[in-house]
Amino acid sequence: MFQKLHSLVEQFVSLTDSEKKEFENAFIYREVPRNFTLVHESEIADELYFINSGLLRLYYNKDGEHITAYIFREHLFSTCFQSFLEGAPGNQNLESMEDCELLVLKKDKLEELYERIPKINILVRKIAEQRFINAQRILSSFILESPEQRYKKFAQHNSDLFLRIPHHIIASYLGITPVSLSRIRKRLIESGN
Amino acid sequence: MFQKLHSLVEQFVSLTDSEKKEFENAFIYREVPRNFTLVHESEIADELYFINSGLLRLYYNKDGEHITAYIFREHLFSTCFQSFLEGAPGNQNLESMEDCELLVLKKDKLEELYERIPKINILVRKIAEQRFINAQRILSSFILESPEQRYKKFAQHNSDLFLRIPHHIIASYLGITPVSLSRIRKRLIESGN
DNA sequence: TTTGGTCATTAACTTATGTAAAGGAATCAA
DNA sequence: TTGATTCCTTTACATAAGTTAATGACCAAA
Repeated sequence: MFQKLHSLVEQFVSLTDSEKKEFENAFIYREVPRNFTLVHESEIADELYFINSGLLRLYYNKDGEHITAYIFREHLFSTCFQSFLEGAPGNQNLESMEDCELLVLKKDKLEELYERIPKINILVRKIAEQRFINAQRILSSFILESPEQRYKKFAQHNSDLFLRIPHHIIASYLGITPVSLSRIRKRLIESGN
Repeated sequence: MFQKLHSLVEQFVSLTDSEKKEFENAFIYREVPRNFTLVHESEIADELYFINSGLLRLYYNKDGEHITAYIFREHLFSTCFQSFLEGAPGNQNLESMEDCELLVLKKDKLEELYERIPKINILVRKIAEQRFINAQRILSSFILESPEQRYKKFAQHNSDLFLRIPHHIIASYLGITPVSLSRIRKRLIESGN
């Protein structure tokens, strides 16, 4: 149950057995079905999700259209970070794209953990730094690369997702329309990938 | 000298007088002229800069073209974060756009501070969280808005920069060419802003 | 003053993407 | 089987942005 969570934590800080126990106890196990909304943009995100299995996506609502900001895979922490960190409603929604097994950490429990195990500050600092670097990577791909280049890279690193989720979600994640994604795919196939 | 730095820190953690002293002593004062390269992409960024005065810009090098990733204003911490945090060369360069007064914190001094004043972990965690949220905001503007919309917002919040730095730098920050920036400006002026 | 460089603007042309609409494949339930 | 729904693809058209190149303004160095 907590195995993958612990191996993530171990990359950053080492906890004693009793600290591990306390850390575990701060989480709640929760299963959610496919297409379940975990956070709506009108709400304050007060939970952090560690994904044991399944896929989540973060999306913006633009005139009724759901535009994917990020796709969270297994063994990652996920939430609407802006809302969670600022304690105010943001403009992001969080939804499951598959049946999911989650480990849920309430924000007040996290605050307790900061008090009781100060090392958790280091853990969260390092996770925040990692997320920041990740956000910069994605941003730089929007700045430096064409939609076609972004598609190619995405396809290289996430070929499994083409089978797991609808293509129009991938299209919006790449910053293009489904029509354009279809054209890019056709173009690449005709030129022999 | 340290006034603005302390008021930034105070937003996140409170330090005792002796801690403040120790914190100050970790920094080195440095002046750099306009167009000075602080970090080159081939190097590891091992310094963190608090900007007392002046402007810095972070840019990518794309086939010899300098594409602006971010413009750092006075009273912000700045560096090539990816390189600084990962301890490896990245793909970002950091350069001054005006004469600058900087407070420089070497990475090993920061590591020392983590040891000697554990609260600094909280400080850096919160700064990293803030930077992360900021990166997400910029990313969402690339995802959700057209170049013209991005220009409008930028002009609203940064009208002073049009006088302080060349327009082609602003253009690259907005993800467009100088030609396109010029067209957008003309379009907006002709339609009565 | 002259020269050279940087920079913003403008024009002409090309092209990739967006929009709107339609068709077809796959899935699922009645 | 039928009908509804979702989703991917394709077509036709419009358009904003890229590319290239030319011009003129400004400024600093010789």
